[in-house]
Amino acid sequence: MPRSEEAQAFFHAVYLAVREIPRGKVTTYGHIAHLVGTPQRARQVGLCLKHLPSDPEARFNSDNVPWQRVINSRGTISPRAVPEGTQAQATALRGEGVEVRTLALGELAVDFEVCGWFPDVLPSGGEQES
DNA sequence: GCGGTGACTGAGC
DNA sequence: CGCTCAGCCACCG
Repeated sequence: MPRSEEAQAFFHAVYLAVREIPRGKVTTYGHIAHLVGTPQRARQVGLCLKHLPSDPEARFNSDNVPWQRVINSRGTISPRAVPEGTQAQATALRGEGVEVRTLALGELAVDFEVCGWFPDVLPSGGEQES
């Protein structure tokens, strides 16, 4: 048990919330933070996805959590330390039918009017216990 | 164990 | 419209 119990619960909640984003739709880090009850922690939501395991054995990993459906509040894919990672997200989104426009400055944008997903509460009822 | 570093955001200039 | 600033807090050196 690495992290504190509370931190673990937060990570868990974030992953479950991200899993509820429908295929072909996108939402923001801030909205996920809002859905899990901590609207001020959008940044930590980003951390959760950044540290999402690639290990197939892990309960939550980059295969079973649609991390690509989370973008920033401006409607663009947040730039990474590694540029390839940003492109990978665009590719993953296009792969599920999301139109990703490339702006002049190299920014990758998605239209919230077309595929934004911003429910007030999680469709599953908000809670998930294991 | 301390301090810099972010896949963030809304407010304020 | 664009830049800074202050909260945020797990991670990693």
